[in-house]
Amino acid sequence: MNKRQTAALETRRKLITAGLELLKEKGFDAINVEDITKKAGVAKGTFYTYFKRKEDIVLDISRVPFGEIAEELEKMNDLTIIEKLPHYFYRFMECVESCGINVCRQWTRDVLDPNSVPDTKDGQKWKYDFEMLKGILENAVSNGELKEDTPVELLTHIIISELYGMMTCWCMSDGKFEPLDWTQRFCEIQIDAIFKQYIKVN
Amino acid sequence: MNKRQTAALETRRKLITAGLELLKEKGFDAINVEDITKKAGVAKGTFYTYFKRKEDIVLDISRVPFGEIAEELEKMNDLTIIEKLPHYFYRFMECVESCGINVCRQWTRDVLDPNSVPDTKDGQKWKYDFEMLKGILENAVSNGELKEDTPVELLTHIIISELYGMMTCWCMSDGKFEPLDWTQRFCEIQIDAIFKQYIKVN
DNA sequence: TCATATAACTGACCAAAAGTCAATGACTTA
DNA sequence: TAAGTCATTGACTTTTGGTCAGTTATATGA
Repeated sequence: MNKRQTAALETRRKLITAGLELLKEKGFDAINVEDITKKAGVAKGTFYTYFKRKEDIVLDISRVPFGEIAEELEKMNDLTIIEKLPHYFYRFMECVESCGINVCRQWTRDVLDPNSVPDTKDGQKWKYDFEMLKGILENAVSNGELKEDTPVELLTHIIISELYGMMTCWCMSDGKFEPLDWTQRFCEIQIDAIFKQYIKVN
Repeated sequence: MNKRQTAALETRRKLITAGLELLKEKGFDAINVEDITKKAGVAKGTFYTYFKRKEDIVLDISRVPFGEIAEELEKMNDLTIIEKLPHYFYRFMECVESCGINVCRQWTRDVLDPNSVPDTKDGQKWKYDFEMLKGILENAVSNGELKEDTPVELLTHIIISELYGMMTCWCMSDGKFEPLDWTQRFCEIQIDAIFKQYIKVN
């Protein structure tokens, strides 16, 4: 990595940091591209060296916290699926809480935007989550934790829709309830139910 | 209702009809206010007699189909809660499917928009759904279907987050799976689980 | 070392479209 | 029938996302 590349990476980092702070504080519609570049100490045009559209920075802003969870989860090979998932739900909602309502709102709005970055692997948050969760379930099938006839795709969809649903619901309620307490009770009720009929009993 | 009021109502209706068609076909970002007013046969300024912002028409566009379900549900007093809910889920996703991905996407984006109409009773779709579902659960408690210690608020949140999650997930997947089949299987797995411990056995 | 190439950066500028508002005239009311 | 109301109009304003030709700093290679 040469000097030029390092500087470029630093500029990108500054934009994301500035963007995160402003987004968290004021919300997406209340800030404009120039607010971000001013705070980052660069010119407006520079923003467009790194992001195609104003909206595109949001996926990068939230990539850090949410990306971490996925990595964590993949490492936990000693846990059963019934233990892993509540952990994932909990950590996911921990991120939701720490990112705050403005970031989560805009993130969800972005992913629902038909024009949002479709080309990068990481940009497709949904596909990324989907593949990762599916992998975990497939793994549980192949190591004998779940029965062979487990409808992996269906269960993956159900789990993701519940994760996203919780976040959406929390945002829509204007953050009126405690995401973490709530998630715990949610998992108690739902996770067992999802897998009950597919768990192998030896 | 005098002539003037009738005409105004008709103008509003024309805007909503034109808006629905364009939104369904092209998506929200691909159309502008003038497209809608031209199709409705009125001037651009007229749009703003009926809607504060471009976005506000979307809630009105989707009010009709989704409002109908709520009405249906409230009438079905002879069904148990375990029967009512799958019906609601199914009808909800039927609306999702018939409205199409563009409408559902934008509806969700709108409800997540912190600037979207906060003043009208009907505008607050989330609160509306919430109150309605809560009422149904409360009713089930008071008529002895569910135990007295049922955590009505929690369950209401869970149900709504699942509804919204399904819709969001379907939109994010670009409508890649069949919403109705999926909902049925979803309900089979989840609805019983939610109520299992709260159903009264006589 | 120097000349050429490259890539990040700049900020004035452009274009699109959301939203405004004074003027209009059809309808209502007393 | 005259005064008042209100939906309607469309030219105009404003905002801001996004562009791009020019500049500058760094890399490359002869």
